[in-house]
Amino acid sequence: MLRFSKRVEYGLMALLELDASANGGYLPVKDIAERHEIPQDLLGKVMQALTRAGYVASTKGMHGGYRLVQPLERVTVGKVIESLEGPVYLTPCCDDSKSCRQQDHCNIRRPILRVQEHLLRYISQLTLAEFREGDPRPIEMNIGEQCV
Amino acid sequence: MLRFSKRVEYGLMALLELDASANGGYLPVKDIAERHEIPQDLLGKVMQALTRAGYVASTKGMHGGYRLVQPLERVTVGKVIESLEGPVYLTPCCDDSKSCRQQDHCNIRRPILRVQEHLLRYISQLTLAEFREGDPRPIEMNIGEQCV
DNA sequence: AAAAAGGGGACCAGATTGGTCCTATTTTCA
DNA sequence: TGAAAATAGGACCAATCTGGTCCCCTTTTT
Repeated sequence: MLRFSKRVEYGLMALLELDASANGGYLPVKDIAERHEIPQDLLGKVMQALTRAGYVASTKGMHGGYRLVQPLERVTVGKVIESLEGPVYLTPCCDDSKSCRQQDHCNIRRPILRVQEHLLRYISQLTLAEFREGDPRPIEMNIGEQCV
Repeated sequence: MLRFSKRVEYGLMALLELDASANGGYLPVKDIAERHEIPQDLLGKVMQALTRAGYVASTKGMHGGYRLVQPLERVTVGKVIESLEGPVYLTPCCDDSKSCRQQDHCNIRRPILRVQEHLLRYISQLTLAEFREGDPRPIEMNIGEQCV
């Protein structure tokens, strides 16, 4: 599976919404959830994680909510994924701490590691600024003639 | 989650193994499974799918098994994933047939589609030949100065 | 006839995921 | 001062996905 989880989707949506509606004030989860039809409680959890990750800040009480703490230029897709679903790796054995049955006689570990490095580099360079509506940039890297 | 499923892992391992041990003959699932400590029945299913996808061919009976039908140069990681776990998309709404609650007022659909296109292009250009042991190629695309 | 192999359906157990519920705490405001 | 609105976060649940097993069938070789 190469899918985004709902948590990640919701997180990205919320960050973009905060950016778009940012008037210096705080936007409550309720508003974001309603605008984008996201289950409110779930979005709450997501925002908590983004707070812990340092991308947004919150205040409680009336007129409370969340606000962006970093410009989207400094928020990468990779970091968002990481804060919402943990470290990214294509196979468990790519995570140093874990291993698999195949262990040594594995003929795909190294190439998969290399693919993963590519992937990681890509999503860690891709900022949410490039997700803004109307952003002209095509969100892709240069691809040589051959995929080497 | 951006993970490979076990099915995909096993499929890649088997294809590489067939390539490495190819002496024109057929290699039975049992052998591949034992060499790489893969559950035999599960690998059986995987091989069946790869057969239907046209990458390997099989014969039954004694001395039967599987053999590569296409050189690894013509087998891409993208296609292997597709044959083993269906179409690749980052979010359900990227699959035309499906939709999501957010539908219209979704602020991430387009950028995610663009990211997905990039990803698809990458894995559909990446061939298993580049997975061969000792392959010198670094398995990555050229990356410009900025991630555009 | 027996053995070895693939084809494939049925099924199951554990993990993951998406989502809800509830309570506590903080802040604002009437 | 008390109600309302908001975040913080633990507990939990239901549905789905995944990895894996089991069983039976057909084909091929010996």
